[in-house]
Amino acid sequence: MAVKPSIPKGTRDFSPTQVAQRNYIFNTIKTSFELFGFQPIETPAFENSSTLMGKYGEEGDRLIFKILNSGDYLSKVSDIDLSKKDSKKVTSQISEKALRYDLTVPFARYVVQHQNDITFPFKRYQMQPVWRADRPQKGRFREFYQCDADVVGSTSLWQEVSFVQLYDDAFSKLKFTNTVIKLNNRKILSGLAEIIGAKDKLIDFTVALDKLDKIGIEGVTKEMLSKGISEEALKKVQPLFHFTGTNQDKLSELRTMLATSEEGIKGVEELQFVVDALEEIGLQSAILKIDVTLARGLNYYTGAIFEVEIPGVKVGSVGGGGRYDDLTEIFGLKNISGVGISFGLDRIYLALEELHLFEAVVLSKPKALFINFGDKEAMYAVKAIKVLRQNKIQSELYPDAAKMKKQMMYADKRNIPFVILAGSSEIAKEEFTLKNMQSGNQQNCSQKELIEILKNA
RNA sequence: GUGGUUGUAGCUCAGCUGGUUAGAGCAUCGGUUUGUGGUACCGAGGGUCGCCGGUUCGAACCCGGUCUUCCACCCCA
Repeated sequence: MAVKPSIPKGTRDFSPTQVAQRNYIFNTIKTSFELFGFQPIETPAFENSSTLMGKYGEEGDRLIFKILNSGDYLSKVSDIDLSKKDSKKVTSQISEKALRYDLTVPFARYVVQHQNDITFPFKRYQMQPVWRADRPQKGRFREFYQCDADVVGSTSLWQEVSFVQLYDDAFSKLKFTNTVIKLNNRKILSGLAEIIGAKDKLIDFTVALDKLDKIGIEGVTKEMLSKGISEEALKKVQPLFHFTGTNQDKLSELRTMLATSEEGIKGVEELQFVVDALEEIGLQSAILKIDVTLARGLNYYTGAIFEVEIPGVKVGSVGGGGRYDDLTEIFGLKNISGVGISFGLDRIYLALEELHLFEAVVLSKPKALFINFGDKEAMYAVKAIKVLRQNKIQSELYPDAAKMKKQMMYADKRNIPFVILAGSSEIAKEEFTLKNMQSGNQQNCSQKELIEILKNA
């Protein structure tokens, strides 16, 4: 009995139309990347486990797909670990490779490994699939594409400015009209944690704060209290819960709030620089919005934090990024600051679909189908097809001398605009019968006329 | 990882409180029409009702497990 065909949870097949639509997004982002001076690289689908493990926190480690060693992999495992069912220990003994979880860590590895061949600042972009052993839900898959652009080897805040422009450029090209680019700075979050005396609880603090628009003030307060942040401390950051006004209003309020925190003030200044610059330069269609609740999950951000949302579409963020000062340090290269952004191709797809923003994507398909009346007639057709193709007209012969009805139906189903009939009577007169499938009209014409008509159709 | 939800023909779904050979539309294939498609008519093929086990005289339907779907949490693009 045939096995019912299926694909693993959280993965997808893509139809010709979907691939065309995805390529449209892909190419648009790529165009923006290159316009801003980024160059492509590619890295392997899987890395050594040691490269990936421990870079995304405990939660991340759990979500990394591990690849089983080949051969008799169990023979090397110690009996004690096996009998204890110590998954963590056993895993490290039976798996030495893992599928990449994102593109940033492999990129950091790449930079360190190829540091002698790289000219800094190094601007690269990368568009490849990543894998996470997550439970799928809306806008979340186990295999999905990330489109990353990063600069390493430059601490200039002009990079941050440029990335916001890049986001604006790409999302504008994709015809989104109200993209919100959220901006924050890790130093501000650190500063806030500092002034409430919870510096050691920075992660808990930011994770809870990040949920403000989702669970509300009450929920955030509750979560912070449960994490051991005092009520008194929370009072100091109350203004955060009612943060409104312009970006400049927010900046001045933050400046007051963080007056006693050196790091916090540094963060405000960085943010101020970026906001001021962008206000002067102007954006095409996106809206820049300071959002102090923006934390992002990744712990390695040290400066700017970005996140992009499409209002009215509930697919989560369609992009994110930030500055990481010490990412390559894990691989032994110090003092290389990096900053980068990522586009979530799959979520952008969902957003475009939901907002009906897909341009009429042109699917590659033949312009004309030759009816097959038998080998003798087919030869006449194939010779004509050769000339048509030389004239860059996509055309093909129906492979079998099947019934007319079937051949016509095939052309109709595939939306092929023209059908060409060339049987014995046409061959005798050295002409073709051209049928327009939309109007149903037919006309006889020479090969030359055929080329002209099809070229202009 | 936690909680809920879903699973019947290739696809979308019916299937009454468990009762003989499980249905429809679309799709496929054939015919009405052996040089003419999109609308018609006739016919055919296709399902051990996600999988395993249990309850029952009897299970697509009830119970348990497992996988899958979708959703929420955790976390994240």
